Amino acid sequence: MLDIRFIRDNRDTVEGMLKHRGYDSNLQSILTLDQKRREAIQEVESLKHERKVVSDQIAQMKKNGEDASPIISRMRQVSKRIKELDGKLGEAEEEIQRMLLLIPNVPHESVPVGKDENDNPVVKRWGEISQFPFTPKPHWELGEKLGILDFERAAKMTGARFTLYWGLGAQLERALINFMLDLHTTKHGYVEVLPPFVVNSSAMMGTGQLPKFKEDLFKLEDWDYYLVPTAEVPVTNIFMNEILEEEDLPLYYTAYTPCFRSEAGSYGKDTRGLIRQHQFNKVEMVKFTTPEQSYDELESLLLDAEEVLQKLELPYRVVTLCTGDLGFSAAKTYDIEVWIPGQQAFREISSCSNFGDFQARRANIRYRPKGKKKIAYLYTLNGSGLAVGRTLVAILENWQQENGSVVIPPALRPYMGGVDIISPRG
RNA sequence: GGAGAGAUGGCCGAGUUGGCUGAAGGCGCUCGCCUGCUAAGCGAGUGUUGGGGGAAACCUCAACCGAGGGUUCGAAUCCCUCUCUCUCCGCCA
Repeated sequence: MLDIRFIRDNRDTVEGMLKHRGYDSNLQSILTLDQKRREAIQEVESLKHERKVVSDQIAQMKKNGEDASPIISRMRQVSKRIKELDGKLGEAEEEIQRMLLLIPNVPHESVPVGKDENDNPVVKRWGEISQFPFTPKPHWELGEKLGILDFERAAKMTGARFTLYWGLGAQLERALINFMLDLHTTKHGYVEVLPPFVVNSSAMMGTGQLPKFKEDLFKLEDWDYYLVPTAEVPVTNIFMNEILEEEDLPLYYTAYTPCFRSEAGSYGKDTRGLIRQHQFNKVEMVKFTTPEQSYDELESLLLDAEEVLQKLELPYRVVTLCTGDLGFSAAKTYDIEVWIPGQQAFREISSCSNFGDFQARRANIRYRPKGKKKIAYLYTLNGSGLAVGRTLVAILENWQQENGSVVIPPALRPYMGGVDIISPRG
């Protein structure tokens, strides 16, 4: 959420920035409403002041045994008027809030201007694109032949876009989760948390999924509860309505959760395999920082995510999302894209973003800057470290052998009880 | 699911016959004094949000005692609804 005062004072800048991300903003209506609101405040507050003073008078008069009824009946009118104005003011404030919640974040100045994903500049490449002396198979073919992925049976009990993992496949998924969490906690300094997998609407509001992207979420019937689409939601909202001390920042958290997404509007895309599921596992990293250090923290967050792929020896590249491709809440985002041999393409496996104070303002997460009196909104960041299902896809496809077996990357073997290869018979 | 108790400032904790209580007292914290060091002691200060003014320091007004409504000239105090916490019973991994 943007600061209404910032919009008021920097209208042209805000409009220009939002235009770059393809958002056609009409700030006039919100500013008009804001003007009205401030006028109403002045009127109602002066009446409240009068009420306060006169009420004290009434108390005095009663004490002295005087007759206060003429003033009381006059104040009755004043109170009535206050109630009216307060009602109108409340409506205006709600309307402003509603509008603010729908305006996307302003991109950071370092974000390249562009229209869509084709304009995302590649900023880094790592590893050699795997060369095979045979035609690499897609992971669903490998997974089914190995007997570790079962899409058909998952569809019986649930439906499309769900997967049943068997045996070493299930173990591989679990190994990846532990491997990632251990890397972030022991080497990168993150504190592991295990949050609820269901959150309420104010948490969804806080991180920006609501009110605009309701159709992407799974909601529990008759409850104000939603299945988490990412651990970002519960973890960022840990400090909702709290004030932290600057000396406690930055805070690093990592969490494993399953993620549930309705994938509305993606009917034709990635219909086979694990790439696009209604439920997938993810290890997330979340940071709470001061504004000053946040962009350095974004760089190190990216490196923390990259290291997972490096240890698994999976080739990838990093792109900076251009203004037109940026997510609703983000000020700046790097996507890590891993090489998928079966598709001969790079596919997103992690998204690392700085949200500035956008989420903090929504979730009301603040900190006390050292040496200053005024409290301020802190900055939130998060990144996947990594999407587990897609990591499993990348391993199957990049580490596949001609006979359909898959070698386990060495870094992962301790987590696989020493298993170093998954073979069709195994 | 049934019965009961509670929710006040960073923390503890007064205030529930409605009226200078944004809120006593204590702890903590900050600054100053004092002290050979530490501890103790003394003095001052110490919430948030919004409006208005100011270059700023800051000044001023309003709101906030779980949330939202209501009664009243006036509500932390009375009434209603909701949320959460705790205790007991039932059920249960």
